[in-house]
Amino acid sequence: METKYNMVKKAIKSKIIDGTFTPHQKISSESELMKQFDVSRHTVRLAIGDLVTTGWLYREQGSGTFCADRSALDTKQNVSNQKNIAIITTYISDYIFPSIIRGAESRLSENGYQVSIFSTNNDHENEKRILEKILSQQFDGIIIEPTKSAYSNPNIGYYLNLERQSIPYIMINAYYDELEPISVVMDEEKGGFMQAEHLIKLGHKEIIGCFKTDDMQGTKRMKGFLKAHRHYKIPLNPKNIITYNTLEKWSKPIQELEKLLTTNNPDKATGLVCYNDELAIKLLDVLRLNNIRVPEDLSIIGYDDSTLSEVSEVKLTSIIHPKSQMGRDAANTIIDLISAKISTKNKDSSQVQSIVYSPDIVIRSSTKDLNPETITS
Amino acid sequence: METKYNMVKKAIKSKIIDGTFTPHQKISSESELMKQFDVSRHTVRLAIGDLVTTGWLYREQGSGTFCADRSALDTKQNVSNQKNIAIITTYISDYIFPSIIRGAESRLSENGYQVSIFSTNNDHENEKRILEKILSQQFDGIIIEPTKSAYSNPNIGYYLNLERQSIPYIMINAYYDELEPISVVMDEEKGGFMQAEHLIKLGHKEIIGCFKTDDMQGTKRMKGFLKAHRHYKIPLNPKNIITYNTLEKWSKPIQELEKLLTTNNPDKATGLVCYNDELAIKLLDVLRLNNIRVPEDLSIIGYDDSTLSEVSEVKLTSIIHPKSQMGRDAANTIIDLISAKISTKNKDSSQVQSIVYSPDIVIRSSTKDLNPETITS
DNA sequence: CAGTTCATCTTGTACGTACATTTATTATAA
DNA sequence: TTATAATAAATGTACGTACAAGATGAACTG
Repeated sequence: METKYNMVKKAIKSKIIDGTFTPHQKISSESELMKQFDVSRHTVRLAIGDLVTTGWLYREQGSGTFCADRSALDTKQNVSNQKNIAIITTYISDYIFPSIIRGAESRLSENGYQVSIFSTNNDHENEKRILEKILSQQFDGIIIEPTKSAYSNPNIGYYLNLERQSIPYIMINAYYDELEPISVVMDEEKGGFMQAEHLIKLGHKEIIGCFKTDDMQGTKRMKGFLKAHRHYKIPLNPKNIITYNTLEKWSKPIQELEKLLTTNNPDKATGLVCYNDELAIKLLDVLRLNNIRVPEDLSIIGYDDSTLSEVSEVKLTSIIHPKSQMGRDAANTIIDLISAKISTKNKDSSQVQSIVYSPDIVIRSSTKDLNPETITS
Repeated sequence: METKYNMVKKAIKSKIIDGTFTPHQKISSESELMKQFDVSRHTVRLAIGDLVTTGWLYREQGSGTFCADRSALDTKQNVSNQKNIAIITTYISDYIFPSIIRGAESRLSENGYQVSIFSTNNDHENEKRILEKILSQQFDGIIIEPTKSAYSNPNIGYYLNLERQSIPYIMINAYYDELEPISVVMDEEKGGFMQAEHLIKLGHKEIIGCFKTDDMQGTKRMKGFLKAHRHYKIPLNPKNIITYNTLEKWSKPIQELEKLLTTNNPDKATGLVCYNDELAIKLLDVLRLNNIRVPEDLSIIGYDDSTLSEVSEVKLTSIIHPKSQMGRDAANTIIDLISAKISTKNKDSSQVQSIVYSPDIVIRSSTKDLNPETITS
């Protein structure tokens, strides 16, 4: 124990124990210590290195070496030194969710996080079960895609508990309005507006809108749909709005659309705005069976710009959804939140902000220009 | 992470994890490591020092540096009573993989397991990185979808180390032949046979086969394709076989098919067997652009019975893939293996066996009967 | 006054040297 | 053959240098 670096070590350690150095206080720099103890920098670094690995000090490049807060260390949890993130999603396999998950997973694993995935199957009971499980373990952060975001959430208590335990979480695709969480979402209302606007500008007057209304996306897209009609002063026939929920997604929209299109009324619709591409593709089938040509007889516009929009014989005009970019941004945001939490001196984590994507439209061949003066390509 | 001492650290750690260094075995001396990595002793000591403090190595002055025995350390860790399963897949978001993952996730979470997901993006380097991560933690079992299963695997050492540490693992969709692991797979050869057989029985004589050959599925499906031709004594034109790998999947098959179909040869193909639905849908596009009608001019058959097979205007005849059932069965199998391991008295875990699904065909409207005597529906 | 640049201080990485201490092997002597 | 001593080899301590990279505050600029 009579080595030089051990003497330095013991000297610093005593000053911590007797309270000369208080937690988060900066200790002398390496060059100062060199002079104080008349040793080389190598020896100082050896001593400090040992004290860092045993949890007495921590170093910050550029700033200095600081006394650690050993009371916080007593939580003793993070033995494994393993960084964990949970992703809670409604569905794992359906539609665009895999792309979102993939984007998040790639970015998180790049940053050394391990990703655990849970799916609620859009059921609040499952969501509750998952949140209980997550709260009983130690996760560093959580990315949540809300379940039935249009309805009020019965599991608010669990989310508040996350905040109490200061576990960072963010919401993607939608959010529970009551919580006002940090979120990564699209401007869905504008997206819905753009869907309708596109058809209106092409000269369509009678437009059917078909929206899922048990999540936030659907209700906001519908809101945008209505707004566009008001904005362009197009009267909107209430009959032209079809709403459905998750359970009805393979039945009600199809039936309602067939009803609308087979009755012989004078002002038959020429446009169809769909909640998403999945629905649009399904309705394309219905139209084909009813000998309605797209886009000659009916223009149809989807949402999400999913892979589905390019597999059919009629390529869908659609609203672009960031998908994997959204996943990556969600990952970045949660990583920022976690590091903001760790750097305790900077309590101001309000730097981390929500992201809202402005939608964009991709025009393919499913929408037809009705304006006589315009030259269609 | 690209610092020299980190590279040395990772290299040594890899050799511990993949079993090159066994517990209490002496590793290379510092001077040897200096030569091996062409770095200074200081750097070597930095790397080794880190590995010592994190418990991977221990040093004995005068004798050398030795691999630590982590098994003693592992036992005390499992206090958390948390059951963990890792799923390693090639892709998270593409095609049928989400369905498989979902099936496995639902069954595993029902049984109280937490699921961590890793994706290799079909790259052996990533697979290595993931296996290292998994081996340095404690997982109760692993479900693996092999990366480039048609090629020999450079990470065999890691899999053998899994066995040495008696961590149960199974493979789905394909398997590394060298390992002869417990697996949950389709009878891909029979599937390929049935694809060709279906067209042959419909009277097709000239059939193009298009197969991906960097995974086991593709090579076996092609084998079945050839077998069917031999069995039904249909001569097979070598020109009619198109092979490609993952990187070429959006280019080569399209070009080769166009070449085959645009040249005016007397025995033009009337049938097209596709590696999977994803390819079939893509090729449907190519055919449409070349004014080739399906199934009137060309019958086409896919594989996997994915959602894609029903979205296009021509509904695809396809081979049924169990997808989420495969995921569920994989989950059940790994659960069985874990409980068989726990019940130590019954060392005979040979009760748990591989599952092979016999393929089935679903006939839709993309294949046409050429037999004059048969009445087509 | 706000924003930017730059010098300076801090820790991080990497190279070199020298000698000390401990252990294992080999050679030597009883 | 056995005990001892010399030797070699391994890690441990300690010195030095140089430059990289991050953080900070002062000087500068628009």
